[in-house]
Amino acid sequence: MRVLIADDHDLLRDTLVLFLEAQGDIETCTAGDLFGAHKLIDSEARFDLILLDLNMPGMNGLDGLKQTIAMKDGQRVALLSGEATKEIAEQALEAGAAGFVPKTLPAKSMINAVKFMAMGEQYAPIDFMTAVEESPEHPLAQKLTQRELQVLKGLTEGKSNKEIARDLELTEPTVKLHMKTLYRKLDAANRTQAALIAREAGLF
Amino acid sequence: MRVLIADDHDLLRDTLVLFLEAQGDIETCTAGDLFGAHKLIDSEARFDLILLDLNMPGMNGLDGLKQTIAMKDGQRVALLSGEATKEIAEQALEAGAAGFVPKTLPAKSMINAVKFMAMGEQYAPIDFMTAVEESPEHPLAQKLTQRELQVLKGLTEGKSNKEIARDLELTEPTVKLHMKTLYRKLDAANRTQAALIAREAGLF
DNA sequence: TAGGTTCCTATCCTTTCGGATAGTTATATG
DNA sequence: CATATAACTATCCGAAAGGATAGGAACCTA
Repeated sequence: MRVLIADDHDLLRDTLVLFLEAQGDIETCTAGDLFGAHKLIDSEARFDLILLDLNMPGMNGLDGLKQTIAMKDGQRVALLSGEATKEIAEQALEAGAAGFVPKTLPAKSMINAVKFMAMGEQYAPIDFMTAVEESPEHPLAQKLTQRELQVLKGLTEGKSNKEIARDLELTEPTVKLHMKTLYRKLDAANRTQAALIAREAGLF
Repeated sequence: MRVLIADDHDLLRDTLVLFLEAQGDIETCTAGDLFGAHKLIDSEARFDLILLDLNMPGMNGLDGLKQTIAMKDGQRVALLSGEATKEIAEQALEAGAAGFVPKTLPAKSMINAVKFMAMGEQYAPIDFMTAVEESPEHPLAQKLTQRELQVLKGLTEGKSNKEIARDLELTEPTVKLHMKTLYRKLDAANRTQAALIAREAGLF
C-alpha cells in the first residue's frame, strides 16, 4: 500500500511516516507543500491514498484539495488538519475527499483510518462530525440586560408589546423602550428582524 | 476475527455470513433474535464484533443495543438496520455502539466497515450522517400560492409591507391582504409569528 | 356560457408600532 | 459625593400594521 503524506511540519510528517512504515505493508512518500506533492503524483506510481495538510503552502483553503482530486487516475485524497472546523471537513468530503483526519487522532486510529480510506471507503471521526456546532456564548446575549432578554424572549414568541408588558408586569411604554434599545443593539430595523436575529443567534 | 450476526431475516443473515466467511479470516456466529444473541455471547468465546438488527424480536428500540453493550467483556456492538433514521444512528453511537451499518451498504463496504469496527474504530456512513434531515416538503409550502410565498420571503427578510410591495411591484394594500391570508394559513397572530413559523419550517 | 376559484387591487378604519423626549428610582463605581 | 448605568414610567405623534369589505381580471370547468 502506497501513501503520500504532504505536510509542512517536518515533525508530524516524520512521525506519521514512522507509524505507517512500522505497519510493514505501507510504503510512504512525503512532500512539504502542495507543489511538491503534485510533482510526486505526476512522477511516481499510483498512490493508494494521498494525505494533504490543510494549512501547508499552496493549499489555499480547499482549492488545493480539489485540484489534487482532479489530477490523474482519480487517486484518493484525504484532508489532514489540526484545527479545521466541522464545516471545512464537510466541504472537503462534499468535494470528493476520501476522508478527513484530525491530527489529534490516536496513532492507532490514524493507521486504521488510512487503511480504511485506502480500501476505497470514506472516513471521518464520528464524534467530530456529529458534534453540534455550538455558538460560542453569543456575544449578543452579553450586551443585553436581564430585562431586555426577557422582552426579547417575549418577542421571539411572537407576542405584542401589550402581551409582553402584561407577562412581565410592566407598562407598555416601558416595553417599547426596551424594544427600541434592542433594535439598536441587535442592529434590527423592526421587531420582526429583531426576532429573526435573536433566533438566528440561537437565543431561546 | 469472530463476528456475531443477529437478525431475524434468514436471507440477510445467510448472505452476510457468506460474504464475511468468503474473506477467509472472518469466523461468524448467528442468531435470529436478541435472546439468541445474548445466549451466544454468554456461552461462546469473545467476539470481535457483534452486529444487531434494530428491528428483530427483543430489541425494543435501542434498549436491546444498550443491554448488549453492557454485557460481559465490553464487546463491541454495532447496529444494523435498513430503515433507521439519522437520529437513531446518532443515538446508537451516543450509547456507545461500535458503529451503524445500513443494510443498503455495498457488500465490499460492509466488509470493510466490519473489519474497521473490529479494529476498535467507530463506523458510520459519512453521507448518511451528514445528510441534512430535510423536512419532507413542508405541507405549509403547498398551501401557499406563488405570490404568498414571495410575500412570505420578504417577510422573513424583515422587510416592511411597503418594501415588499416595491420589490414585487405590487401596491401596499395587496401585500397586506396576502399577509392576512398568510396569518390564517400559518396560524399566526402577527407578522413576527408568521416570520418565525416560516423560518422554523425551514422555508427560505 | 355560466359558475367557481385564484389572484390582484383598492378604500376605510382601528390598533399597534416606533421614534423623540423627559423624568424618577436604585445601584454601582470612581 | 458625583457620576454612570440600568430599569422603569410617561406623553406625543406619525408611520406601519391589520381587519373588514368590495370589486376586477384570468383561468378552469361544467
